Amino acid sequence: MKKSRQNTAAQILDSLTNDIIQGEYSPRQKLHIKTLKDRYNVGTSPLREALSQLIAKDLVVSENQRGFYVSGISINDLTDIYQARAKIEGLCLEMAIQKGDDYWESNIIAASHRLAKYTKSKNIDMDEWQNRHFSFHEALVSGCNSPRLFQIRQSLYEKSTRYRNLWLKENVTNFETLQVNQNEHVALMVLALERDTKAAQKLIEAHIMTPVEIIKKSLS
Amino acid sequence: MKKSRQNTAAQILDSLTNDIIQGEYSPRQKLHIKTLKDRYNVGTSPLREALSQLIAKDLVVSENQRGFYVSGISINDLTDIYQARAKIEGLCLEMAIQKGDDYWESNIIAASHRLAKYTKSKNIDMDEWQNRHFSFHEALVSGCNSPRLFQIRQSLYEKSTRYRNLWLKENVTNFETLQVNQNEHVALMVLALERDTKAAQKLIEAHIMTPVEIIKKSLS
DNA sequence: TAATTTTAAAATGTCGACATTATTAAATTA
DNA sequence: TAATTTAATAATGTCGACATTTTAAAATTA
Repeated sequence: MKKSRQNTAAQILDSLTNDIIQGEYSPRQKLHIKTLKDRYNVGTSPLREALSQLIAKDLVVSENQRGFYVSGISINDLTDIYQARAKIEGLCLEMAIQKGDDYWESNIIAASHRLAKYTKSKNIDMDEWQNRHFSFHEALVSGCNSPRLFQIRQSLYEKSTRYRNLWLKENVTNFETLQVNQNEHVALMVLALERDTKAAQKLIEAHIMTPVEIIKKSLS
Repeated sequence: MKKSRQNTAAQILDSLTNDIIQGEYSPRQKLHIKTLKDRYNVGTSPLREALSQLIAKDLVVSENQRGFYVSGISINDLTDIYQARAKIEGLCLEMAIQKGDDYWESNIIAASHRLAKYTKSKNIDMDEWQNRHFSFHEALVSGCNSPRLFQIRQSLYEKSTRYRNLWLKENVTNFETLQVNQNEHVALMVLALERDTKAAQKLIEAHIMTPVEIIKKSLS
């Protein structure tokens, strides 16, 4: 058996991050060291190192001598995260439009096409749709060229995913909704290609904020 | 001796963060486990947990079986960080201007006064000046009301501090420079109180970007 | 019974030990 | 001598053990 190039802590970090984001553990849930050790088959050190990184990422909180807990959620936090995401995405898009070249343009067109085709298709697998949706938005901002802003974008997206999944757990996705906001995707592409920075920014912010009200309802 | 409420890992994290930001350790410097254990008088576990958090904060990097290193620096990273900071500060200021109340206004006026008085004084202690400068900028954006954006702002500031200190180590601060950009501080206050969002945003971005060119020179 | 104290159980955080891997120094070869 | 191989030294990452603290349960008191 080939030994992995990653150390144990890094592997556990991936698993834990995923499990928290996917709602495998609930908000505020206690994360018992013993239980986690058994579940992931690791010793104390790498586990605690992974948890330490999750603390820095705000997905886990800890209290001295009282262990680790999954971070709590709240409506305030939900809106704050989405608001911040909307603004950051706007910034990235602004920079992308300013710096984007022919390849940037063509990648947007390609990603848009793949998303549009799939959204119109009969049997939609939600995972696949999410992939194409994600790729389209990434294509839009991919010309941004600021590693730090991109990292912030990624980090906020991760946090928002947690809320989105909590909502998805209870609600079957409405396929009509997909068709409706598909118009926005096309509009975003057009504005980007036309280099209409202000309008594109305004639309992307609104686009990102769309699900907030719906998620709010399932939280209360 | 009263036991601290913080656990060892948290204490070491503070010390290490500070030492890295203040340039006690140089960029790319190897951080030997043994050396750190001796220096901070701790065992392996809490030390590695602190280092794990620093990895998540991008102040430390690690390679499997090759240990930990202080993150490297570069001119690209410098400009990227300051650029991102400028944009984020602009966002925070925008929200602050929209939401700021009478207390927000008065805090700006007070902080501005303290900074102005000290900048005009004869013997300037750089630490004290930095405090007042920091407080003024914090007062400006303090009405922002978005914990996440504030956290991002803080994190970027921390990273930029590292560059600023590397530069300060080699250069005695030019007191005339302080007087010159003091005009910008006054202008910022006026624009904020007048609720001139666009102009204030534009100025704060330029204000933050000012030192970039100077720092660039000491890096090359 | 309700509230408090005492006792028992469980969990956390820290440590040093150890196997594994990387690095350096010495030895060998061409 | 320069390049390669081998040996020795050093450092990393993981583990289980243990002291300390928290939590839960039982016993005591009012």
